[in-house]
Amino acid sequence: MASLGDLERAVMDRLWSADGPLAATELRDGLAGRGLALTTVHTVLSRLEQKGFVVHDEGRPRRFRARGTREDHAAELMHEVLGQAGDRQAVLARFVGGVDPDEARLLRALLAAAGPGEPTA
Amino acid sequence: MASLGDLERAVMDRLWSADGPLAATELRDGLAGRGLALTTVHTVLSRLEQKGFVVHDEGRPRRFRARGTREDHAAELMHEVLGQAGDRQAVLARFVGGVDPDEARLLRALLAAAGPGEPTA
DNA sequence: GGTAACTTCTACGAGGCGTAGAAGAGTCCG
DNA sequence: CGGACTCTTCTACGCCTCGTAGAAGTTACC
Repeated sequence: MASLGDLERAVMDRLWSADGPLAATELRDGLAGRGLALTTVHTVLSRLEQKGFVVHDEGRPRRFRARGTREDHAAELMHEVLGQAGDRQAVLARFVGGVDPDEARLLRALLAAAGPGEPTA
Repeated sequence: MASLGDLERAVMDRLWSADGPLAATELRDGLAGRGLALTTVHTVLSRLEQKGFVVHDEGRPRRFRARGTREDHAAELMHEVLGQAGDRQAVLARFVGGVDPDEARLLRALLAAAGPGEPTA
């Protein structure tokens, strides 16, 4: 999966947090502090579109939105890491060994809800 | 965390799979098909050492080994992704939603062994 | 219709990574 | 011990990605 640079990530964070599509000018203003030129924002948005992270409408001005949620993206990355890693079971073992207790509880609940494997059989 | 390029990853794969430390020449031979110069292997190993993935002994010839296991690395990456992702619970939910049944079973077993949260209370 | 905003095109510099030559250091056999 | 061979270190270069933005073209609005 394509990875994101710092500015690309910052833009995605804005888009992921936004209620609806955003215009380039809104993104630039949200990224204030960086004093970015509007064209810079556009370049980054183009690249994010090429990478499949962003789509835009046909209105004027263009409005941009993320194609997936931040959480989908993170979960997808986790699956990608897991998939590339030889011994998936060993990775999962180490992974769950490192989650904090609250998250372990959550995971148990999620897995129970998702469908118990062999309850008694 | 520092990320790995293609050749860097190939070298790490060799080191992770190896039974013991490997000399640069052994790595080059294992990476045959690429026809790499020995110096290329050395350069990559130096970079991997800078990134903390590899250490070498003081013998002649130098012998290199990975500092952690492949599984540790993968699990660490997964935690890193999870940590950067706003709503951790939502990410975990999507993550477990995508694991295959066998792995779901494994996860349940791992979590049960790790310590049930509130068994009856 | 002119001006202001927006979009697209093109470009450049920094840094990471694959690649390897040149030169220096160590080893080993005769 | 000395020459030949191997290994290590230093240095460098080209490509690609990403941050950055100017210039030129297009659209909108009064």
